[in-house]
Amino acid sequence: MQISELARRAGVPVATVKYYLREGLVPPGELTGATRARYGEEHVQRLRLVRALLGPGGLSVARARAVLAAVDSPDTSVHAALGAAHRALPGVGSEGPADLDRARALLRRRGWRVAGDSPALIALAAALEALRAAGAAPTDALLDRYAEAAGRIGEQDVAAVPTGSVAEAVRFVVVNTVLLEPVLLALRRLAQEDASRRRFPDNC
Amino acid sequence: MQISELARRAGVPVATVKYYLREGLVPPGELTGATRARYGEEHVQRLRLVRALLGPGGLSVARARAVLAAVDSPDTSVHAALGAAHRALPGVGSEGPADLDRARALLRRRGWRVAGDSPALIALAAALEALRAAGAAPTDALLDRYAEAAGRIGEQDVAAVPTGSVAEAVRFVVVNTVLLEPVLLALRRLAQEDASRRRFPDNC
DNA sequence: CGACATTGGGTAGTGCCACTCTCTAGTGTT
DNA sequence: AACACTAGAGAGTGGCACTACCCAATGTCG
Repeated sequence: MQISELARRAGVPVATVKYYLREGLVPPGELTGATRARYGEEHVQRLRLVRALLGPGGLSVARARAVLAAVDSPDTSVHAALGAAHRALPGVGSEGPADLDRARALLRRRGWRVAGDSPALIALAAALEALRAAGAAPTDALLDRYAEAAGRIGEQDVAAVPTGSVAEAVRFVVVNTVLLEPVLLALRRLAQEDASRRRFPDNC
Repeated sequence: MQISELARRAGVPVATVKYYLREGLVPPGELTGATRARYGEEHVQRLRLVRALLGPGGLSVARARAVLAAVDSPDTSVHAALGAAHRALPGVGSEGPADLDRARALLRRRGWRVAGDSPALIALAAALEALRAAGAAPTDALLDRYAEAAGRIGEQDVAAVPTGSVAEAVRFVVVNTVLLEPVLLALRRLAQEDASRRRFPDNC
């Protein structure tokens, strides 16, 4: 298939496909001449994945490239792929102070062990610091309940990883890590809406 | 206090404070002359809140303005404020198709009742559709467990709303809705990291 | 064979966003 | 009187994700 069909199949403008090719988000097609290349079904899939990462996943082109690099690299371990996905996710760059102590204390209470420079740990510390600065520091009890719910989810995310091939597992981990985030946030909002409707039935 | 001290106290460049004033994210100070205005402690707080919403909260200036409008409006009900916050959050604009049927079925299974045009519902449907397009559609079982965990969190978010004044409750709801999202995402990633370390100890 | 559309590849332009700079006229301070 | 600072507003900046255009080469159809 040629680029115009590839673009049509994936629902992306041709110019944008070319852009993704240039940026290395999509592998080049098989050249059949100086001005022809052949693309396959896997390119359609890849293009859809790219669009999902950039749109709903909320990744920038640069971060998507890093995520896809982990998916592509054949010698990644599953744990390393998860780390790569976490590193590629937007997580409040190391700007400003962060409430690392509180974040570490929370982990200790739950018995979680993570890398000392885990990007997720830094993101948590930054988010806690932002809440503090905004004058809305959450209580430990609230954080613990959040952590308990998050623990259940993370546990199941990892349990659901397929055991077939490493490559398949890596793709699963990376895609689900990124694309289930909007699902989780949407579900939280829906739960809030339902609970709010019940607690504040009319005009409170 | 003058603008330079306000900027220093909040850790924001003077030019940026002026920009926020122009954009209506921060209320104007009390004019004491043609080229002087006085700012108070509440301006420092507001500025910190704005920075938290724009940075860790991940809101655009336009969305932050909408969120803050709900906080400022004195006649908002708590439920309406939550709706305003949800509407202001980035939730995958109504572009492309969405898996509304699956989203509605999920809500039905949990017994949640939400507005038919709830932005969170649309966000969920769009996220599910993105997963499907990326060839990584989650199982119903996984979604249900996500929803159960999210339900616990949403329940507690609403339960934690203070009952003092409506204005206080509105601010609490809006700030927590936005700023606890990065906390939840970070906790999920940390739980994944811990679980992954346990399941894939070495190089799997 | 020749007219015509299409392609790969590259460069440059677009629109948006969140600032950031600069300017003007005015004000408080020394 | 000299100077630093201010409010307010317009213009400029840099980054990003495209998007439009151009070229020579190629395939296709009559």
